[in-house]
Amino acid sequence: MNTQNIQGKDSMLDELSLTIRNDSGTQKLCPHNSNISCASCRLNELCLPIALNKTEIHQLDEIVERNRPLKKGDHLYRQNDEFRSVFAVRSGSFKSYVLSDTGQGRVTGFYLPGEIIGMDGIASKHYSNSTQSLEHSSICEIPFSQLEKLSHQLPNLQHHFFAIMGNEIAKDQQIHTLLSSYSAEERTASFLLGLSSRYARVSLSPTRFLLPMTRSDIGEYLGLTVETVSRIFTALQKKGLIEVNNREIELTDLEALRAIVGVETC
Amino acid sequence: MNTQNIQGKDSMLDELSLTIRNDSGTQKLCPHNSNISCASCRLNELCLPIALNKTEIHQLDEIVERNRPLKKGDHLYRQNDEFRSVFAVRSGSFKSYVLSDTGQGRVTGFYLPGEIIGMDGIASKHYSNSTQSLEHSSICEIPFSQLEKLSHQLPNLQHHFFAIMGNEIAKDQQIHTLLSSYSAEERTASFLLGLSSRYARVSLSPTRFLLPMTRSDIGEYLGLTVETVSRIFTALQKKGLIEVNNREIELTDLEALRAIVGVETC
DNA sequence: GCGATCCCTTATTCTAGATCAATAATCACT
DNA sequence: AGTGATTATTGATCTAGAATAAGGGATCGC
Repeated sequence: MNTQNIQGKDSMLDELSLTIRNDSGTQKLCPHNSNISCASCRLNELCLPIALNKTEIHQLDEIVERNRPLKKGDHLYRQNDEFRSVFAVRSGSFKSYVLSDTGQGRVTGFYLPGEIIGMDGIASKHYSNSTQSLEHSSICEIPFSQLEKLSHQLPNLQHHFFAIMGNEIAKDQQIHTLLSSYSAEERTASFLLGLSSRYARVSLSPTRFLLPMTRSDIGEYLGLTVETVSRIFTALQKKGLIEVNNREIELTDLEALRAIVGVETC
Repeated sequence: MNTQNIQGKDSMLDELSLTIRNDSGTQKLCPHNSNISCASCRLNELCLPIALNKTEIHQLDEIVERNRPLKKGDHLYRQNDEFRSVFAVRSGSFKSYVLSDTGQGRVTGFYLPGEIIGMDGIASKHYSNSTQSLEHSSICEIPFSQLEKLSHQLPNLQHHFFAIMGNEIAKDQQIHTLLSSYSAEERTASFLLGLSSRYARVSLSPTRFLLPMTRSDIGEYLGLTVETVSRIFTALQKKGLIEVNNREIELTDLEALRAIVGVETC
């Protein structure tokens, strides 16, 4: 609703974080500015509007709610909340997690700009995990009932949303394989390469970026402890494959990282 | 196409396996008979036709191809095959797997009657895994382009297919948690309980069934070795929670199994 | 019905990564 | 700028489950 009065500070933070992340140091990725329309959003070719024509994008625009930016740690929704919407990340990043009975969380996913959050709630009508902002972030909310209605009118949108969900399924199955048979080093290398190509997708450097999540988040996601993640990072650094400095990371030898994960070099 | 001439033998096998699996010993689950329509299929309330009215089911019926039954080991499709269809299991069971570079497979999923196979191919237009019959099985093939067209006409179908995909996503994320933080015993117990409720869903006994897959399949699925799966089975048996005899299994203490997995008793 | 192959179990050893512990660095708040 | 809280690193043990090995059963193909 009222999103205007925080813009000054937001833009500063935004520009700061993106300058660090971006090799060229000049381009700006989808600012936190809430007024931007799908038609003019830098992410429109990766996000929901993909494959839609101008009129269709306008129709989509109508149902998208551009919420007030989220601060680090803010929740987008919590486990068991009623499912109403899916969300598209406009800037920043998010993590999804579930709480085990022992109280400690297990991270089920990370979300970067242009990616869709919340599809786990579609079937049961309740979100099956909690999702939290990892940094100052902004989001587009798409009420699902309206998305369904619109998909019904726009075959392109239906087709594309099926594809987005199918992609999520394929990705989840890859992670299944990763967790069920890869070593700690293989998991970590694969994770870094995955981040790399996701940053590349939004035109950020694939070799130099900030990790928005903690080592502990990475560990919970990969089924490893913090200590192991940290150890693997230093080991990879010693081997000259990466350069880590706290949250800043540079992948200095993509080929070697790919070799760790498996064969395919694409 | 020509499915008639094998029916005699099929029905026998079918009845045999289902008698063993089924407590009541009388009801018959969706026979291999290929001529059955969605309207008269015993699974129509669990499978795609759910939430469709009679006219709609008839329309769905038109696009469903009822293929010749598959023998144990037959492939439904292979990794990288062009994606054309999703499949609904009518009888029998299937496993999906990917081959690692070292040649050994890793199982990514098992599919029982009423469940949908192949959604991992939707996004990339190629199947990301291979899927193989675990026993004599029959399948309904649903050409995806036609399913999309029909979904566009029938909001109910679109809604339901979104739900099916959402369910797959939620399930995959649960497995993510399972693999990243549960012990061998917890994984195994959870796996057995999962099978139990899936059998219950198709009105078979939730406490007594045949495992259609090998110990090795289970191990690959759960990220464990065959030996560990075997050991856990005998351990659970010694504790009196299950009764295993080769592929035959009885869950003799559901409560205790649930207690191993976590708290929730529902 | 018989051999070959695959599947399952059990015992023994070994290791990757967890756990425990302690310190250092960084961040968030006043 | 200072203080407490979170986050990261590194080292020393410990253990769950992998790897190896080997025998007995089931199942399949002929």
